[in-house]
Amino acid sequence: MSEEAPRRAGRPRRAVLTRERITSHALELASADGYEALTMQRLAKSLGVAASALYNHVSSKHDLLQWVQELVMTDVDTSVFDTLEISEALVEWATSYRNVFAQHIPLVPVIAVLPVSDSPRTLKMYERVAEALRDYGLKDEAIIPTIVALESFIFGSAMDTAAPHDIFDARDHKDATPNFTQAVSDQRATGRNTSDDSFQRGLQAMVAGLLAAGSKK
Amino acid sequence: MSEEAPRRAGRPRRAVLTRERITSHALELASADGYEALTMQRLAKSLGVAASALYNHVSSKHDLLQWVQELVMTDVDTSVFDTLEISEALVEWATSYRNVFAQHIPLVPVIAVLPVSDSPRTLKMYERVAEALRDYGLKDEAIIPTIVALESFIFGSAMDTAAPHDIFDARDHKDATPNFTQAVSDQRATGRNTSDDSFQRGLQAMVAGLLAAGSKK
DNA sequence: ACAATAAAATGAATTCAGTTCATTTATCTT
DNA sequence: AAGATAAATGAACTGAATTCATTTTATTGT
Repeated sequence: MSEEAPRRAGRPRRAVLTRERITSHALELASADGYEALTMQRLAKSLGVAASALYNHVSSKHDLLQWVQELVMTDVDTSVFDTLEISEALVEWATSYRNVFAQHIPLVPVIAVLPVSDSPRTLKMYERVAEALRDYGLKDEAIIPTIVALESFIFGSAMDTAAPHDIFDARDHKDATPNFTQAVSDQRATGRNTSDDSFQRGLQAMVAGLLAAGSKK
Repeated sequence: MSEEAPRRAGRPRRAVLTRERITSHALELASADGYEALTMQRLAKSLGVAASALYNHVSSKHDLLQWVQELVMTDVDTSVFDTLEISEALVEWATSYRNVFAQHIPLVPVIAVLPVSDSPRTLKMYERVAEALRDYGLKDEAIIPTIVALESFIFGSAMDTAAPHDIFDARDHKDATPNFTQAVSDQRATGRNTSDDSFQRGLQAMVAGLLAAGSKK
């Protein structure tokens, strides 16, 4: 109905922007149209505001992406630690984590170097995982490296989902790469998605190894 | 001496640019001053040319980055497969790979989705790894997922090296995250670099698990 | 209640990167 | 020798992030 009234300059009666509104619109934009569509201009337009107004609330686009990542982190399932035994739980958690960020690949470089103090929800997740590892009996000094190793694999695997399906096509160089060419064809024959297959194999291997290696005595 | 002679418009007697020269200057620029310094303008200047001249040779900056990644790939050590047994060799190769790209983090998102047909050296590396895995006796359909899983971990770990050292400081939320806080302090006490420690633990675990799981009978 | 200060908008302008285009000169092909 | 192609220049375009002066309104301290 009343989408008109092109606001004139000056502070409005009621604030138009809040962190929550900005963040949720940003997420919607990125989810609907991709991260290339998430520009300050378009975000501003979706909020019915001039782009410069955003800077009264967020200090940079990078900051905005941190807000979005914090929101997205909500979707990662940590409830599995309440019900499953540790190795199952780690696998389920990691899978959920990877699948979430596979939908938000441009956030990966942001989150990978983000101090946890800037992201309460991430911190809470870490706490839950650390608790579970400790309860299991992992050596204290192995807890953080275990989490970081899994996270690195998760981030790398999330990025891998963006690879084209024919990424391994090497028709032109077939003769020079017989082993590789054969391996590609054998994997194809399983009918499994390469990214998913690789992630699950790697995850099983890593979880088993990390739990075994870091156990007390 | 003769850095003068501001070339006038028109094709020069001898071509100033080649793919090799462009690529090596780009790599030098990025290595010396960081990837934020690698702009088409600055690259052109370092080559003694106008920025637009670059586009007679490379179709986009993204393309240029692919050229650079191909060059950087040279530094990854695959010779270890000639001398070490498989699990040792995988660990050494992966470590070399990760250390190289830790110095070239902005290339990671590029290479992660780059079709191998566009990168002969990468392809050659894959062939060497595939051959080693096959010789070891890994099931044929497990070879590609094994490589992809390791690579995902390598890329994620390379990115992790960019994280600030105090990334886990959670002073403000200490009370809410006792397990995590304790774990951080225990890892610190080892004196080991968190990224390196995490990478080595994860790598050992994954290599052992992947080789065991994918073996024939 | 009032003056001062701070907050939250607008819109114009700035910067800077990547890229395109018209033009020029030289080389290569037929 | 002509015409096509290649490889430069320099100016201009596009799009994104960000800043700034200005305006209006709300909040705060006395």
